[in-house]
Amino acid sequence: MSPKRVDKEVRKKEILHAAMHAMARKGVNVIKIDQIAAAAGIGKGTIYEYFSSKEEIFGAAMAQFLEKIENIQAKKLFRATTPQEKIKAIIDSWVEATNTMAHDDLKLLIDLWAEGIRQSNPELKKIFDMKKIYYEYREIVSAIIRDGINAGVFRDVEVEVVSGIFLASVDGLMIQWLLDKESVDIRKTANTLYDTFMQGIALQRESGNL
Amino acid sequence: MSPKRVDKEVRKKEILHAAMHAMARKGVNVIKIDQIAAAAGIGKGTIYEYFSSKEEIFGAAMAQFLEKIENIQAKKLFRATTPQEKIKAIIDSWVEATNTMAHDDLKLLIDLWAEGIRQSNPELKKIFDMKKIYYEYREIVSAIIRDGINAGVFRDVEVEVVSGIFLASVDGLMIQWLLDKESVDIRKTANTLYDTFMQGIALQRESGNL
Amino acid sequence: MSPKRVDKEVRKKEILHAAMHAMARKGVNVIKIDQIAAAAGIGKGTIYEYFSSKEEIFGAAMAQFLEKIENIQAKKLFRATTPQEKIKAIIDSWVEATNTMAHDDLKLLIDLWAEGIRQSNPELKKIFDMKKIYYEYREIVSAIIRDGINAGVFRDVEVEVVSGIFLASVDGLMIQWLLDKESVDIRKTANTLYDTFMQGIALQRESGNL
Amino acid sequence: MSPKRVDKEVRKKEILHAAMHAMARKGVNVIKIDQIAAAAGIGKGTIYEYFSSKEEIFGAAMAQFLEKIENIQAKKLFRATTPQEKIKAIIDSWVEATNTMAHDDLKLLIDLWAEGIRQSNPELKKIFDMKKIYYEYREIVSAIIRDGINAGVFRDVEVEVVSGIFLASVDGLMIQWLLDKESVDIRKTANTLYDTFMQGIALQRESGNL
DNA sequence: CATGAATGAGTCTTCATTCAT
DNA sequence: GATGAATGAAGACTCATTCAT
Repeated sequence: MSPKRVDKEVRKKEILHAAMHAMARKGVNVIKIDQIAAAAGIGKGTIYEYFSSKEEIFGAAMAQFLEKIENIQAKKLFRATTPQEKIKAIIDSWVEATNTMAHDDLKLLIDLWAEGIRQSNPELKKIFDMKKIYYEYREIVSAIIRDGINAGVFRDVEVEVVSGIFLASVDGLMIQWLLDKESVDIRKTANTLYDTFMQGIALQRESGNL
Repeated sequence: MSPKRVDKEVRKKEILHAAMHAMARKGVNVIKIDQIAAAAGIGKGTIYEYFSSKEEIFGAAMAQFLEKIENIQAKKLFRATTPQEKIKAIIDSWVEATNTMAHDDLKLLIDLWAEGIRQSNPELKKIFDMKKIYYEYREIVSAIIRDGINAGVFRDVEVEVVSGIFLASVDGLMIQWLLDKESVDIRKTANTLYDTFMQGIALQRESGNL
Repeated sequence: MSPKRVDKEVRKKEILHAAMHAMARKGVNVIKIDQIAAAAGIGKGTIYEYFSSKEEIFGAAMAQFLEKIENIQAKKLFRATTPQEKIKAIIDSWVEATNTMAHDDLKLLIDLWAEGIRQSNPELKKIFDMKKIYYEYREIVSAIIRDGINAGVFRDVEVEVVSGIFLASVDGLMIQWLLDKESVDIRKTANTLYDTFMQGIALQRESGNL
Repeated sequence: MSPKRVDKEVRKKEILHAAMHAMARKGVNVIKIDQIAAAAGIGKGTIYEYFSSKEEIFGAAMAQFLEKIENIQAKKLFRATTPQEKIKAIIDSWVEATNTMAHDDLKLLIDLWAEGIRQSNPELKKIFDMKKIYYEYREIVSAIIRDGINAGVFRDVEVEVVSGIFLASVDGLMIQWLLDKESVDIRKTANTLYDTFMQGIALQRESGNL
């Protein structure tokens, strides 16, 4: 691989980085190629040396964004061993994301959902398929919960359903935080989410009052 | 007598209805006026007899959408008396929404969030302020939970935080359902959400296993 | 002729009247059919019962306007007998026009000139041909001046040229008055124009210092 | 070095030039952006690389037009010393304008007047204020005539009024020429205007025959 | 007759993409 | 390779005209 090649790769990453920021801040449908170019500190035409269309940039930015998020989660999950720790790790991934990434950057999630929901561009499905991603997310959490049930830590809940609910809480909290940073005390919320969810699926001595 | 006025009102509602559908299906930023007109079965210019701009249609559609959702919730909440019933009512509102409204129509939620998060249009803030709406939602749920705590049904949780988490679950589930109708068994999920959440904030005989 | 017929004529005149006002005030290219209808106190569609197109209204309004102006001139000229009186009559027509007609209404002159200069609509040439109108104006004045020369009151000027100059003065003054009512003292200007023009073409005892 | 900048400036001038021609020929309110682009031999979109709106083009074209006219006058006036020469210089400016500039181009005067009279666009008032321009024109001529009076060449006329009349003659002649090139023998008319106006305000041995 | 709701051709303006330098 | 000037397809909006009531 020649140094030129490396340079090209590096430059492409730089553009992608700038594009992701810009898209996240203004919204994918609103951002203009000029703005991405300006944000990347390059000429408008140069972008087309690295990407063939705005759509492709969008796809690449989304993929990169997802990768970032998944990296955070993978890192956290990697260290966790017990089901409880793993649940905690997923919640902490959310905390970490809000710490590591800029508030603006995380707004890209909305566009990711929008794209997944409307699938306006079938091409993008090849790069990232939100339906599939969520299916896999639920599988991961399901495995964790199943482990907990088998270990006698969690009660015998509908695993797939509970997994969806758990992931839903995190997504929903992200929305509230994106809508209003100040309205969500991340640390406190993370702890409470962990506590209530754990208690929610905990084995019960006596069947309660519900 | 004012048959003309009635007609005008009716027609405006029709257009709004069609606009809401079209916007929800394709996305607020993607829909074209021509498409709305076509969906409403009228000429492009006619739209402007009833709305002064695309922006105004957005606002009206968003407001109508919100109203629909809130009506469903209000109706459900109205009948509920105990805190548990009220929590159940909110969950049921979600179920009802997915039953009453078309899958496509509910996609508008994404645009509502997107608008709230990026506030690309300051005018819309006058019509609906997502930040405020969520603040108020949390207040409503907080009151319910507080009642439950006072009644000795719920344990002494961080009320505001838990409220956010609860609403987050519902929103997150909506996302998953919007992404993939088949992946979420609404009825089962609603029940499970109720059970786990109730148990999650229930009073505990002994401080548990966490 | 049935009374209906009369009504139609009357109504047409009313519309024309309103159209003339509106066009003059806002400009022929700027005025909208709706505004004319509103000004006439009738429905938009009704206009098309009396005129077949905006263009036709324009033509009719112009014709009416010209007629008004010409009536004023004709009336003044009618009473005048000597060449001097006739020149004075034409100047007085201008004074009378600024008195009789609204400042706004006289703005139509600009559109008349614009139409004449650009002849954007060949059809209008049939209704009024500015080129011809000015030719005839000059003829009228030329005849007056020629009379004066023959009578030994005016010196032997280039009659056609002087006529053009005289009419030009009046038109140019109208422009200044239209641009800024306050900047032109009509009465004083009329007198001065008469004096200087009369002296300008007067027979001279000695050939002067020029 | 900035060849790019120079090119941009040059191109902008070219567009402006073409725009001025097109606007003058067809009328400011009638000309379409497409036509200007076509006249400039460029694409429609390119116009907007140099001007931000149709309105801005109007303003720039008007300003350039006025500048042209004023340059001609300034040059002529510069060489003139006596009041008579100065009056002649102004008349000659008109002659020069009709020689230098295309018949079509000078039609822009009509739009200038129309704009001044109706002030449909308040923004344009910042660029050129016809009311003010005419006020200043009259001031210039007034100074000349006052000089002539003081020098004992002109009689004691109402200076401001006479100035208006003089300028009116020139404007009015321009209208006639614009309406019909052939109907006005510019050279002869210029001479006659000079003669009659000079005699019109000349000192008189005896108070004459009027 | 009178009306004004409906219409779509026509206009200004934007912006992703191209391409000559 | 990098650039940004040029472009025209596309989109929001206007308005003269039509026509059903």
